[in-house]
Amino acid sequence: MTSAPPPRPVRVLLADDEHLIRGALAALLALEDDIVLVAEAATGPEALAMALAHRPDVAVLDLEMPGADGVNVATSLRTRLPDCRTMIVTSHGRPGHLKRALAAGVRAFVPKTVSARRLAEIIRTVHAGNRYVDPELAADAISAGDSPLTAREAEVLELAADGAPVAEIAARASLSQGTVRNYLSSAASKLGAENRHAAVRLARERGWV
Amino acid sequence: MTSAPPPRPVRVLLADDEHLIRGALAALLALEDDIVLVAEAATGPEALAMALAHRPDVAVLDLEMPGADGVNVATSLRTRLPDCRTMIVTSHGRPGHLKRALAAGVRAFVPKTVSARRLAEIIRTVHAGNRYVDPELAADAISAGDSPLTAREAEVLELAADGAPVAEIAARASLSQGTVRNYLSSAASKLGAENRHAAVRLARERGWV
DNA sequence: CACTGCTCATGACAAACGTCATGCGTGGGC
DNA sequence: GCCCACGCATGACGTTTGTCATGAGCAGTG
Repeated sequence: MTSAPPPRPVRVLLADDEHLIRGALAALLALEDDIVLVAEAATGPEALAMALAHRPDVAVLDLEMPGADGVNVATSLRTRLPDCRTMIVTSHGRPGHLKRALAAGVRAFVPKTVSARRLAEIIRTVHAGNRYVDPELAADAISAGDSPLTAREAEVLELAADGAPVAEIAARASLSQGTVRNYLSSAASKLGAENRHAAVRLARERGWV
Repeated sequence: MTSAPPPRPVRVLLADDEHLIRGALAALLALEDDIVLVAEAATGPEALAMALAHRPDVAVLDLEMPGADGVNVATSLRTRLPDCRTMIVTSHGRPGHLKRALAAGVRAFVPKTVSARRLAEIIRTVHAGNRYVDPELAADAISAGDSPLTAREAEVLELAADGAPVAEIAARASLSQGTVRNYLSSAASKLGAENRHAAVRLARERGWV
């Protein structure tokens, strides 16, 4: 760190929908002389477009953004810009999100509770080709385990998320009402929930929907 | 603004549970030479304690914090430290929260989508004794209107939030099951929801619970 | 090939839920 | 003092649910 400065700085894209935070982060990262911010974005699609235009080394993506969330952007970048390393920062560290992110080829998953200095270090780590996962989130993810839900159970549960009656869920999923009730029932019992609404809540907490 | 600099800088307390954002904001505010950060906090109770210890002119409080949310802290400060002006910053601008905040004597309500420069201006505005409310949030709050729910309807709805069955809600509220169902029914019809679960969702969106 | 697990469906039954009518008490407004 | 809005309750009704048994088609695995 105190030895010879790197010949070429890390080119970074920063995507976050909150100007206040994005601006503040940009200012802090600008203090690091081996990191240069080449683009900023406030939405998922914008992040993708900016990345394609500016070809950063590392894309720092907020998890929750309008348009497309960080993991979706990372997935697109993986094919459209394979040399670009992606990392996710987030306020809400749900275990399931971590899994989803890693599956999408994300190299780092960081909660917003870290310091800016630490974030800069992680950017360097990622740029060097390594991975980083917040230890606490990793522990949560391991203890939460995999989703016990089958694909259809998860799908039906998601459609039930806004409190819609079974008839509507059935129509939207093109299933019979009886089938929908069966899936909801098995999903709820797998999650140890009293009813589908509590099941939705639990699945959400664990990032399984 | 471009005239003589103020003789004494604004003493500011900054409370946010995300280190990354708090640190970044602190750095940005430090650039403003008429603003000095006298304390930082990561939780509601900590914010209160720090405020009492350092007596800032303005307390900048995040709405969502562990322990006690920004509005609760503001309420406490109003009585414990009346000279301290409070302002709320938040990611999620629900109309109801704005109402609640203003009722608690908060002088400004700002979404995190503003720029740091703007935030600094608002801090000065608040310090000067004026108020500031984000125009867009204000419009939302006005169009959303007041909660049509009675106290008990809101209370029962809140207990129903986690998907608990009527029997459990009745037990927790010390009401009969029939009464609970009546309240839930009237609340749902007032909100135009199909059932209590959708009603909970709607009420949450509008900040009425 | 047999076996297992997922998908999708049907029918039936009990429990939970939404709705309505009705009633009583209490406190504020005119 | 009367009336109305609200809080609280009960009982009854039909509908929506959760649950279970059962079965058929279809993938993947040993």
